[in-house]
Amino acid sequence: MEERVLEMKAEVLKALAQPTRLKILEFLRNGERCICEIVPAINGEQSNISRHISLMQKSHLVSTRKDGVKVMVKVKDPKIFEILDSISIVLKNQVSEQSKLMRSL
Amino acid sequence: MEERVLEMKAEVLKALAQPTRLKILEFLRNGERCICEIVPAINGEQSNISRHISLMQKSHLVSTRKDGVKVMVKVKDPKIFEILDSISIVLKNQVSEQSKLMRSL
DNA sequence: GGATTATATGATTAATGAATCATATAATCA
DNA sequence: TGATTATATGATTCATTAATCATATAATCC
Repeated sequence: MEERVLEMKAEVLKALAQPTRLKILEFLRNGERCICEIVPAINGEQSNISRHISLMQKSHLVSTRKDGVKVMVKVKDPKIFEILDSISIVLKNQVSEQSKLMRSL
Repeated sequence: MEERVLEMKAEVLKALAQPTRLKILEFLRNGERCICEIVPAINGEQSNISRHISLMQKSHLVSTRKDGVKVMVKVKDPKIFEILDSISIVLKNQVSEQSKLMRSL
């Protein structure tokens, strides 16, 4: 695979690979939300959340639009949630592997 | 979602989110390979590849076994490849969005 | 046992990332 | 216009990461 494509893939993955950002994305599963809703919902610092959202925007994970004073955020591609769900499955598989090992003691 | 689960998800994603590691994983699509094959295949520094593989092992993405002097590496869960493919699709969607914008100029 | 091959690891450097505080900007409303 | 609300951003600090060189370990073969 092309070096540039790998870098782009890594960039998308990196944008996903952070707990606060995952928390924001999970909150956005129910659709578009205002930053002013996100901040209290995930119990974060306003400036920190703002930076995480602008990072995800640069990585094309989310898009924003102004609505008066507010900034509305939404996940651009629902496939992102499929990826998050796949990660959950991988984690579950890892844990069940662990359990299997434990049972064989 | 639980804070700890989010951290675990982020950890898996972080282990994926690096070009050299993606290159290694792509090379492992065809099955188990020896590190001595990986190094020339992806044209990397031996010590660097070694570190990346041990990182992916700690994140449970790959497993290794000794075969004489060699260390054989394989991807533990094929679902990993599904995730990489989903990322490709997300990237393609991003690009086609871009093209759509360009055409409307 | 000594040479060879394969891998791992300590130490270092340079880059990047996340969080925080203080402050700036920008839109709305009274 | 001045106050309020929502968001963004500069500066700073601390932690993490990737890469590299040199060297160590470990298995195999002669």
